[in-house]
Amino acid sequence: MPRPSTPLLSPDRIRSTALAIIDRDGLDGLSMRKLAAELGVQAASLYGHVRTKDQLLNDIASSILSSVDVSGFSVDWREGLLRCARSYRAALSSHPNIVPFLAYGPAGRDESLQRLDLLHGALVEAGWSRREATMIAAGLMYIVFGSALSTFSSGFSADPADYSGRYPHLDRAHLLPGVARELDRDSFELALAAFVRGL
Amino acid sequence: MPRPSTPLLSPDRIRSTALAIIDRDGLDGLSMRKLAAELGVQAASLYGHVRTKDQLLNDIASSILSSVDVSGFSVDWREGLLRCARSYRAALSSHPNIVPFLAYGPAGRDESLQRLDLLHGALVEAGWSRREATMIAAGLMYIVFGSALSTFSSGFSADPADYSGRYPHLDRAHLLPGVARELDRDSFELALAAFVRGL
DNA sequence: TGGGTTAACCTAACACTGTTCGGTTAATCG
DNA sequence: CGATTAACCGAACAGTGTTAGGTTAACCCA
Repeated sequence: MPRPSTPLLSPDRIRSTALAIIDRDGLDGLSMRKLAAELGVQAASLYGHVRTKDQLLNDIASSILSSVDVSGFSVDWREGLLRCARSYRAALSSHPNIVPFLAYGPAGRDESLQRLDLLHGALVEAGWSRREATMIAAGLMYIVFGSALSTFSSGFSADPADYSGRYPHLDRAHLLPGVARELDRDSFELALAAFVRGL
Repeated sequence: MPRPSTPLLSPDRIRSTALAIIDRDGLDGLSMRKLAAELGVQAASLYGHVRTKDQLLNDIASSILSSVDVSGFSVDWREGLLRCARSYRAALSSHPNIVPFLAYGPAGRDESLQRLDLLHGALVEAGWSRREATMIAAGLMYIVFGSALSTFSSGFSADPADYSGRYPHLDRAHLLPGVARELDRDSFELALAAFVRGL
């Protein structure tokens, strides 16, 4: 195929299709050839619109995280922390399969740093020292990312039959997919509340 | 080379060499061929001792996490949580490059579940409901894994020069490698203390 | 001591992966 | 109308995890 009359590709279309594949098939389920096929194109064509796969993933991550809400600090720093953490987690858990990618760091994403800077400034404004502000922001991120990892409760719902008897205290009922999701959210809320209260 | 007089390979030797490569070259720096070369062997030979690369990584992760200390619950549940979290973090941060692998879940590692079961039982023993116990254990893991991800403070020490001016509140001094490590540990301690206190 | 079995390694290959190079054609601009 | 550029393609490269089939040494039993 030569140059088509209307372009088949655009950075946006590539990003959204890639994200759809990640959501459907997992992070490892995304390959440039599969992405290209889904767009009706050959793999090489993608590189006219995207510098590299890693860059593509970074862009996707950035766009997901752009919905994080840091407006709550105008009310109160506690409210700011809560609102920021909740919207952060909401963003991540709406696309859980991309979280492992974020785990690779170093998160040099500009928007992330900008948000972080804002958060940090608000905490200093509220009377915390610079060092304390950094640590509080870090602690908040620990809880957000930790809960998004789903290594925990949603992690082991694979085959509940395996667990019976071998782990006397763990309740098998906790592992049903529906319950696990709710439990994950409640665990996050508990950790968040305990953290903010304990400051 | 035919069958050697004394075997060149053993699961232990494979695991420890693989871990050394991961520590040195990162998670992506480990390939079966490179691992084999480092062991003086061809890649295919590894598969006589290891079922699959994924399994190998799981085994390595298990052995790293086997040093987690869950003995503190005989004293007091708070002490148990603190000791468990600290030893968990110590284990992870001694081999930070394997943490991204753990982010893939689902952590069906037997020892992890056994530890979790013990932790859960101790919390129930202390008077928490089963559901609360699960959530508290999850919250603890959030902080441990979140801090191990190092997406945060140690994450962006790449090029401090880039940050000057663009992020008015973030202190460049926080990004020096030595400071970042200490800051990471202190942030973890702060988050942990706040969490346990807030329960 | 000899023969069969098994264990430990090998070479070669398969189906992938991300990415690049050089070509081909259509749209677009002067 | 002609030159340039943008958008795609085919083919290839080096690398990945993994498997099949072959070769030889060590081991066990008669």
